Amino acid sequence: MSNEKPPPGTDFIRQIIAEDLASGKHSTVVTRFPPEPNGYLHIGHAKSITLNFGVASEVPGGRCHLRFDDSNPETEDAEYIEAIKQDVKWLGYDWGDHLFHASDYFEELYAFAVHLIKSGKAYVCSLSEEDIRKYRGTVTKAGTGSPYRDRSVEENLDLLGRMRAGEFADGEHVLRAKIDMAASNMKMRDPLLYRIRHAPHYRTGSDWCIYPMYDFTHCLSDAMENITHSLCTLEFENNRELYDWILDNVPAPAKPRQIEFARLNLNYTVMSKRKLVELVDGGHVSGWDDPRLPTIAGLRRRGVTPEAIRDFCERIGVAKANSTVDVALFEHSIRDDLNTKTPRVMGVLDPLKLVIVNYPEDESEDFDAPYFPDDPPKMGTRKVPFGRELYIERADFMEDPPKKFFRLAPGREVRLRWAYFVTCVDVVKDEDGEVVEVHCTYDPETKGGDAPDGRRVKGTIHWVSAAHALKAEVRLYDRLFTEANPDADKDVDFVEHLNPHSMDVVSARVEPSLAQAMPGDRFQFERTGYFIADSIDHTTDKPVFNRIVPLRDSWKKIVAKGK
RNA sequence: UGGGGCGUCGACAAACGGUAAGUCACGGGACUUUGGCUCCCGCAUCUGUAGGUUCGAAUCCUACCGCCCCAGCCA
Repeated sequence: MSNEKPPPGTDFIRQIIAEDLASGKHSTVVTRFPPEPNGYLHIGHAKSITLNFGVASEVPGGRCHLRFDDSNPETEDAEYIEAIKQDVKWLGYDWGDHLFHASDYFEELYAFAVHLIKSGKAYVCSLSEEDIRKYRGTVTKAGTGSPYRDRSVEENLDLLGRMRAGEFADGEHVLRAKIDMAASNMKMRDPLLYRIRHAPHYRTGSDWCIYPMYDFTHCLSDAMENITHSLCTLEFENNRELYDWILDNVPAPAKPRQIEFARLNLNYTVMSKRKLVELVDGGHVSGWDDPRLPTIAGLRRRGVTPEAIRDFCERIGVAKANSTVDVALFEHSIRDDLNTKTPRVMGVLDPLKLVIVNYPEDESEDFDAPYFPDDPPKMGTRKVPFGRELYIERADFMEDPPKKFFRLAPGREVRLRWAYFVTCVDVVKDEDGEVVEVHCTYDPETKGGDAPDGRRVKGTIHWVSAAHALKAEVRLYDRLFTEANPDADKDVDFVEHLNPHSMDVVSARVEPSLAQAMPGDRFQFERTGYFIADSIDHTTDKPVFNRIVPLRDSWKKIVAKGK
C-alpha cells in the first residue's frame, strides 16, 4: 500500500465515540450491522459493515453485532441469511457470538408495547389504512386525531391481546403510539407500532400474527443488545426523534445513540434494491452474482478482493453530505491491491499471427519468465515456450503507425517479452486488405530480451506460442452503464443506459502455464489487466477468465488526445 | 410553502476563529524487458451567494439560493 489514505479515526462518528469514551459515558463501543434478510448485500452495505465493525475493532472491548432486522414476514426469507453471513465473513469480519435476530425479541417487544398501553402512550386504532393516511395530514397540514385515540387502557389491552390471539383479520387494527398528530415531524404523528399479518415468518413460523414495525423494533433491539452507537443512513434522520421517544417511554435497558451518515453512491452503476432486482429479474444480468453487479457476490465473482473493498471504504470516508463516488477510485483500490499479489502471465486477447521467418521450423525453446518481475524471488518462475509461429495482440501492430507508436510496424524492431528482439519484414493480408500475418526476423543475440550491443527498443510486447498456447474464453467486463448517473433522466428508464459492451466475450490464447490455473486464481495478463479464473465456469479443459479491471492505459490517452 | 439534513478543487474529503490536508482523476517529467508499477512537479488567493462581527472567518451571526429526506399497516 503505497498511497496515503485519510488518517484513520477522524470522521465525525469516530470523534463522537472518542468523546463518549473520554467523558466516561461509555467504557467501550458496541455497534451493530442490521441487514434485513430480503436481498443481497452490495458495496453500499460494505461501507456500513466496514464502519460498524471497524469502529468496534478500534476500541478495547469493542464489538459489532450481526443482527437480522426481520420483522416483516412477507418479504424476508431464510435463503438470504446464509448469503449475508457469507458476504460479511468474506469481507473479513467476525461477529463472534453476537449473532442476533429481531424476531428473537418478539416477546420482549410485545411486553414493551403493553407497557406503553398501560401508561397511556399507545392505543389500538381501528381506522382503515386509507383513513389512517387521511388523518395523518400532510407535510404542511397537521393531522387529526384518530377517533380511537382515547380508548381506555383496558380496552386497548384487550384489543391488543385479541390481535395477538388472531381474532382479527389483516388490517382490522393496528397499535399506534400516542404522540402528537400535529407534530411537524411526520414520524411523530402517532406512528404505527404493530400491524396484523397472518403470514408465517421464516423463523417464528405461525407463533405470531402481529408484527412490530421498524421504528419500534430497531431502537428496542439496540437497547436490549446494549448497543452504544447505532449507525444508520441519512434517510433515518427523521426517525431519530421517534427512536428516542420510544426508549424514553418504556423501561429500556439502555439508551443507544442513533447517528446517521451518508450512504454510498457510485457512478456508472445502480445500488437500489429495486433496480438491482429489475436487472436480475429482467434478465439484463445473469444473476445476483453477475460480475457486473455491485453486489458483494458479484464483486467476488468478478475477482475483486475483500482487501480492495475495505481499502476503498476507508478511502471514501464517512460524512453527512450526499455524494457519489467516482468508480475510478474503486478501480484504483482494486489495482493497488492486485498489483502486489498477482503473478504476471501472458495472454493474447485479440490474436494476430506472427511468423519468425529466420527461426527454424518445428523447433521451440523454453524461456524462464518470472511471475513477479518487480521482485523475482517473490513468486518464482514458469516456463514459457517459444517457437516460429506466435500470436501477438492485434493492437500491437500497425501498418501505418502514428509518431508515438512504440510497438510493431513494418521495419520496426520490438522486444518480445522474455524472448528476442524481432523486426517486422513483411505483412500478409487477405483479400479484404485485413492484416492476417506479420513476418519478422529475430536476432538470436538478443535471447532473453537484452541486446549485447546495447541496442535499445522502445516497445516490449507480449506473445504466446501458436503451437503451445491454450485457448481460453475471456470475459471482458466493463461498466454496466454508459451514463455516470443512469437514472438522472426521469423520462428515460435506467435500463436504456445499459452498456452493450459491459461484457464482451473473446476467444483468447494464453500461455500454457495457465493450464494449472484453478477456479478463483488471479493473474495479471501483462499489459492488459487483472483476471480471475471464473469460480463457476472455469475448468482445465475449458478455461474461462474474467477481467477484474484493466491496467491503466496511457497509450489509450495519447490516442484519444490525438483525435 | 411544515419539519429534518447538507452545500469546501472534476470526484471523495480534512480543517472545530489563526490565515484551505490528503486521495482519486487530470496535466507535465523521470524511470522502465508491462505505454503497468514507482518517483518528482503542477492542480481551490479560495470554501453556494450577499452582508455583518472580529486584529483575523470555510469556521461565529443574519438573510437569501440550491440539493436530499419525511405524508408504507417497508426497513
